[in-house]
Amino acid sequence: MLSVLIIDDEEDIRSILKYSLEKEGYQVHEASTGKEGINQVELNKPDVIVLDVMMPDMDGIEVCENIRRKPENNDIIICMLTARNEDYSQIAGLEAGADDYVAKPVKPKVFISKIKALLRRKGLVFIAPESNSGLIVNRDKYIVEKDGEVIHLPRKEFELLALLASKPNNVFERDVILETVWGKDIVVGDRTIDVHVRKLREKLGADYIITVKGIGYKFVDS
Amino acid sequence: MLSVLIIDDEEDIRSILKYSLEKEGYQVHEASTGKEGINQVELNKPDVIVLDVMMPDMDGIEVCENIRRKPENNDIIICMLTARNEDYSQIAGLEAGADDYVAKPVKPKVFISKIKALLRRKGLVFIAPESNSGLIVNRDKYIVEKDGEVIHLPRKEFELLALLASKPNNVFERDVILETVWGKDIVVGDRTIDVHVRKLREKLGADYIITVKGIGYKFVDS
DNA sequence: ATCAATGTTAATTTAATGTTAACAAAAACG
DNA sequence: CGTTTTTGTTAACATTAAATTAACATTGAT
Repeated sequence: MLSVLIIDDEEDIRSILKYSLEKEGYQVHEASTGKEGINQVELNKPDVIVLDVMMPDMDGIEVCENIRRKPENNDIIICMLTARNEDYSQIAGLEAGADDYVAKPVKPKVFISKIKALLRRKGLVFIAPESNSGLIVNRDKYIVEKDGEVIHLPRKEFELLALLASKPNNVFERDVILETVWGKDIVVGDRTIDVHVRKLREKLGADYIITVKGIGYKFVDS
Repeated sequence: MLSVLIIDDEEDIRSILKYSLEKEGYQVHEASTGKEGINQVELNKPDVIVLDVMMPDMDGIEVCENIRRKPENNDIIICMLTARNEDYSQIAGLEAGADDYVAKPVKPKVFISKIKALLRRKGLVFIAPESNSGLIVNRDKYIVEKDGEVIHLPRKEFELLALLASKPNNVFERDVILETVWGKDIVVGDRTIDVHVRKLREKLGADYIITVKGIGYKFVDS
């Protein structure tokens, strides 16, 4: 499960964001001060940090720099919360090592889609845990986690799964799969997709990928 | 059956819209204040929300943002009712997460077709014959829902149904059906269409598809 | 009542996908 | 570098689902 750390002095904002994130299946931790946030990162490295720029004890930018100082924290996604129209702090925040920023007041919908976009950019696709049992697709490592168990997948299998899982329950036509996973003008035999699907089923279990005969395949989530 | 929640302080408008929607086979709920509306969404998530921008207790935009704050409400279709020539609120409404807006005074016909268009855009075709419960034809997932029950249809049956349902009450001639579903120069026997119609009737119920002898078939809608 | 159009059924054919193993191509390794 | 291991693709065949047909029954308009 992907974890998010919210560092913000305002409890209301923490609550709203926490609620939104948890609904999406993320594990959320909170910190009300910069210092506490840094400690939390130390104790338990999160995948994503949401960080308020303006806080009483420590500037969010400082916190960001502090976290990034350690190379092992380079892969944490840091999203800054800034006041509207604060161009300076926005730029400063990004230079300090933030991946993106969201202007306050935060619209949860916007916020969530930003987080998801960042995860996508980092190559993480997250599938909600209430589904079949929760899969995490990690593009960087080309690894899939199923109930904490790590499954290593070769590239094509991984790409195929990532595509299908990107829109659960959505049927992907064979052409679309070919074009996305194999490429526009690469021609492969008829049975290639099937073989890869078979291998995925072998590794993940048969119930995840469903055949829709005459159309294509879909990843089920319910 | 698709459900619609109308949030508007004016009872007259609620009644008109409710009447129009129910005639089309939608299940309609009402709320006279923004607060009540939000509660209703909480209790019973609708498929579509019709939301007045101008209300005494809470701005429609606020209500919209509030609803959209929860990610699980992302897929609700929200249609705003705005005063004529209110460009600002129109834009604000869309930014707040509305899918479309209708200017007051509302003409039921325009209104209904807008709702239908929105559903189509979502990849949903909704049909509600008088004596039956509604059907949802979902192209993305390649399934049909009847009372929440999911019905899987093979390709030809699905395409046939989707064609007929795309224009309810419209009679499709057998040639047209053949050309659209089967293809221009594919020749099949006389009974092929009938057999597929029969299978659809078997799965959906007999009353959806009506034979127009000598011409073709139509899908009935009220 | 007649007859062309449509309904029904089950058998049959066709098309799509599943499976396997062998081979080719690429990476990883020493 | 050559060797080993992993990954990707193919081809042949098996299996299954879906589509079609053919034979016969029923319907409804004139």
